[in-house]
Amino acid sequence: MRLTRYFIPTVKEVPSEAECASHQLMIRAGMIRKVAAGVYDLLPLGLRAVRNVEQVVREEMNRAGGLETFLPSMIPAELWEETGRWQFYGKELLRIKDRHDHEFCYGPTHEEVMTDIVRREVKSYKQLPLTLYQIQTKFRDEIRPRFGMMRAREFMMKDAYSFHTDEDDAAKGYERMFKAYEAVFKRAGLKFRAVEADTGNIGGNSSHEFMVLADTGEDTIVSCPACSYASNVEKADVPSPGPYAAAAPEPMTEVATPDQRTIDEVSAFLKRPSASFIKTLIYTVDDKEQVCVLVRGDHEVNEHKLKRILDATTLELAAPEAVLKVSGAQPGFVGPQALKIRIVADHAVRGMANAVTGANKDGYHVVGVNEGRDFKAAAHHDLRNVKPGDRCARCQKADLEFHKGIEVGHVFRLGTKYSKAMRAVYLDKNGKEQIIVMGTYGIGIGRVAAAAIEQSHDDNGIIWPWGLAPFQIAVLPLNVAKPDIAEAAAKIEEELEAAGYTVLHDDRDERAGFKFNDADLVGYPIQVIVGDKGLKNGEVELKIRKTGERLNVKLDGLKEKLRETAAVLAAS
RNA sequence: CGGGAUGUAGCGCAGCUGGCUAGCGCACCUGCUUUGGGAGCAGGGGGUCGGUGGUUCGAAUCCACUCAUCCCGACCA
Repeated sequence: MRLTRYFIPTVKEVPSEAECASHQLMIRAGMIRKVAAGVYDLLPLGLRAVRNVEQVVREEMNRAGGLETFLPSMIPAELWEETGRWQFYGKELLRIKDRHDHEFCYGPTHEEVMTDIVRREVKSYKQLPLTLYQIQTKFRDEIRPRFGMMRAREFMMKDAYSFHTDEDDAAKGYERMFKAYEAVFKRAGLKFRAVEADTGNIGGNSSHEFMVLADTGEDTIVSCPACSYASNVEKADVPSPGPYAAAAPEPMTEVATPDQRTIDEVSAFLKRPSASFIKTLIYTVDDKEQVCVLVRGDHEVNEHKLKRILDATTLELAAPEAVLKVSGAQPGFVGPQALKIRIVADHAVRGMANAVTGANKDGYHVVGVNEGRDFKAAAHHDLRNVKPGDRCARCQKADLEFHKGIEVGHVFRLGTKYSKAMRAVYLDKNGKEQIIVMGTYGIGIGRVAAAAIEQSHDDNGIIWPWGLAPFQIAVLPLNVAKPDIAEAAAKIEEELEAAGYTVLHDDRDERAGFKFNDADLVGYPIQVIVGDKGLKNGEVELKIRKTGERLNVKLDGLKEKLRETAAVLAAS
């Protein structure tokens, strides 16, 4: 491909809106342009990279027995009403009305649609298992889209759905998909880690996320250096607490703490460590009931765990008016004593003696609070986030390590959540009706491309992994005004394309430095530099983008050398 | 949703205490020179100053509303 007939609008200056490396570089390298918040044009170069990701994914899905489909992006409300998600998915679901006032949503995921196909067409155990997938544009109306393709509202996703006769078979399907995912991310050249994850909006029994390790990642993951345990913090178990220290209970005493609301403020004001506080939070559950949640002052509530334990559909911190109503005080001065609502507490609260908490009276806290005497929790659970210094809950042998990660894939064992709601059933060998057991598996296509850049770039630009590079080789004639250089470059382009490489021939009438910088920015893994000096000796220069290594190669040995180099790059 | 900020040429920005023809760098076009790490000189094109309304002799500049974008927060008890 000749660059003068192609379209790679590179830019020198960094657009002010882009913060992270992949976002900046995708704009600068002429891959994407923004149209609206979280909505992007994919320019030719960007599309080539995305297509490469797709292709890797497609091949591995097919290898795992998946069958490709293509479902509508507009989904009628009725399907989502069947599973209840029309109501519960919230504002992330973009809802649209057609001219007849019929309600639709722009699909953020397709469990309902895929299950609808299967319930209509699959009747017998003989038709199972079945794995269907698609690669398609999704829309999620994110609160705050950011980081370009990393968290866009409109994005490309591969979503696969598997349908099974029973849990055992579903487990096998899950395993097969898990392996396929490992193969995909390996081929994409990513450093990644599979971690246990919360099932969130999708639901189901268990799930793993595939995380690309990168400091700019939005998720925090923990892993144990001593065993194989790895988890998203949203899900990570806190080790069960040790024996409780007994201490003689002191009388409960009110102390004035004017304008001191946060734990930090009160802790400094009273000169008591935050770990001696009971943090008292009032949550509104499913928009009706208020529940009091207690954790130690230096701990954070994990709302994913809380939601699961309360079996809640929605969960939010109660509004100040609601807090006032149940406690008689403003947020910041609430304590569990004498509250009439349900109290759930973290395990760590059980061991606390003579704690500090709000007095349920504005401007006051109480000290000497003891569970049993002063309040009683309905139950104790693991309700908090793990934090640095916590031991691995699995093996108890080492402290957890914390990393940042970008979620590029997520696999779920769904059980019968959707098939039951939508009555997707089959007849077993005995002619008895059974509910289909499902799995669902997603990969963010654009996110994989962005993550690859995030993980592989330098000050000069992108360094594409061989398998994703929009073009594998750039041919750079240094002076196209000289016919012998231009002709040699054209010939090399032709021959390398014939040999099966994707080649971008920068035939623009530009200066050498300009072309070098552009090529480094775009990130072609290999540059073939055609210049005066080398050509006199029948040589061209190879530059490896990743290592910066340069070597002179005889023209007749070029293909052989490229074969070797490509093999090394493809393997790394 | 709460807080903060910003909208001036394709991109990055200046101008903004009301006052001349709205400017600078990059990019773009023409010509000459140049040609191994984002060239030099000369000439040139490109703007409803986000939108609407107001104040004024006069508005990019002041006021109101509105739209868009970005940042931070949404764990405060």
